[in-house]
Amino acid sequence: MSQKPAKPQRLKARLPRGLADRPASELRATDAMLGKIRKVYELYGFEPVETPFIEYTEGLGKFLPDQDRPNEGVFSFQDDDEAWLSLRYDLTAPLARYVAENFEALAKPYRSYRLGWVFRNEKPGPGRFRQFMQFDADTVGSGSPAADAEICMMAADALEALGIPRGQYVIKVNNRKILDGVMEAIGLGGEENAGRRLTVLRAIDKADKFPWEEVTKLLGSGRLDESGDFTKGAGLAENEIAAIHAYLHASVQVDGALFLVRMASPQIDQSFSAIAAYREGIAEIQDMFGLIQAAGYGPDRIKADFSVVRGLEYYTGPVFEAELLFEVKDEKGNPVRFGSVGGGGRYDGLVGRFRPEPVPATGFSIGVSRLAAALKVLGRLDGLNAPGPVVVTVFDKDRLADYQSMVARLRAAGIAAEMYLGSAGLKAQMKYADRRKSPCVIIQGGDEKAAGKIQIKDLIEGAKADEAIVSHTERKEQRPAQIEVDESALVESVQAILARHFPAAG
RNA sequence: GCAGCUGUAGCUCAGUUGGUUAGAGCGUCGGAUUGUGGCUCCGAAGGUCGGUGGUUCAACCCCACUCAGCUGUACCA
Repeated sequence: MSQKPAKPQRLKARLPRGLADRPASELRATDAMLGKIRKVYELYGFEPVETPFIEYTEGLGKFLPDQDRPNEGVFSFQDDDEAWLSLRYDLTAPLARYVAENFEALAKPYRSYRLGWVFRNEKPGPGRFRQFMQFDADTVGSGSPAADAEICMMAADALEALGIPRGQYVIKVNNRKILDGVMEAIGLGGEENAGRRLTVLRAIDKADKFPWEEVTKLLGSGRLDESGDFTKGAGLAENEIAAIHAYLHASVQVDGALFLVRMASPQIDQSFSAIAAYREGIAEIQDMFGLIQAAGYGPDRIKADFSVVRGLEYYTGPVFEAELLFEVKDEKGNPVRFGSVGGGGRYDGLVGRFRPEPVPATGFSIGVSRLAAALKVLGRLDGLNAPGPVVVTVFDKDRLADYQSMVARLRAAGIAAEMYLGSAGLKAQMKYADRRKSPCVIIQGGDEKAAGKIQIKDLIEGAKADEAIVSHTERKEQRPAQIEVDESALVESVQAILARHFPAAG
């Protein structure tokens, strides 16, 4: 009996949850995507800026109230002077810090875009990571509804530039002041109602996710979900719930520059209109849509949606959300809605935290990773099938110099090429080239060398030819898609093959 | 956080009322083919059955605890 040798205790290679490695195909696809978005932002006159991953926690505003500790949702650590530092959880707070710190030097309104990783220490899920990429554009220093309108139009243009057809996405617009007014109208104004107000707003946010009966439960006594978990409700009275219902089912009439909002019941309309914040919010959204419609962006691209609730802590006026409308099936056949792929709004208080004067600002953020997943499903993700390098196989190990010089000739002609650097035989080298998605391989054994020839095998053509071949011997005899040319014709022969398979390139 | 479900090979999954040596497909590696990827055939490697404890003559299977994953829900600045 041979004894099994004790297994060495080996480190387990594993990635912390909520994080993802990104293979070549994904990097290429993301690059292509980002280029398209960047082009749109540049067209609108926005300039790039970059800030670091790390900020002072206090600058992010992420200290827990009454505690000397950062919010758990941010990755934080202490500097050697004990000051708390955090990985940024979005790109807006760092931008606010940047603008405040460089206020005098920047031309205002300051229009900039930026792209980068952000980090959230939260429970990950499908399409939700602890590190993900955002692509933002913001206008700082303008309180004009034109700035808000422009941001929305730019978001719509960006989605279309990525190949999402009109009608398959929509930019939804609401206004915090309208929401605040409605809260006040049902008696939830004031500091003492902050908790219940939050509960009600969250229930409103669920309006596009749950049917109205479920929202009613959340507004009333509470809701028991299918797993048996109970969510406490806001405890609103029936007439208050009716007011929310009327609000969510308000009609919006659009006629040229005219934008009219009417609640389902005249009494409720009247009670809302008695609130100053409500009137202000309605006026702002009317101004915005006047501009949006004048620019030719109809409700098929940008529309009002009163159920949008975002960033309760810092948005002060208009809020936006980009939603994809198409539904797809995942590998298991379950329907998947991508839903929100971006959002934004006006955050007039954020820069002002660092400055004596108030600084209005508005912006929009695209969730790059989630959008990339959606584009993949749509088949609009480029760069997934980029060809690999031409592989020059090593036949005689003592003639590496010959092979290397072929590689150099190909590279000099701008053709991606490499010499096989492993130690395996020709068969394995062919497999390697196959896996690398090489368009073709170069083979030169002793016979060819003596005759001043090389073999070029077109792997793409070969794969096609193989469909008709049944036996190995047949393949071996035919050597499909393989040509023999003079050594001197290496570059032009490879170029011909590439031109055949990738007519656009080169 | 709360609730439900699931943890068996790199991946997807079988595994009988608790009973010898835990299987398959795919993938990987090798061979058939010392000079040619894909098709075919043959072979091999690969497992602390998530972990710990318990019940039992005997546990992948039953029980308790624990960890991880998935789903829903909550939170998401």
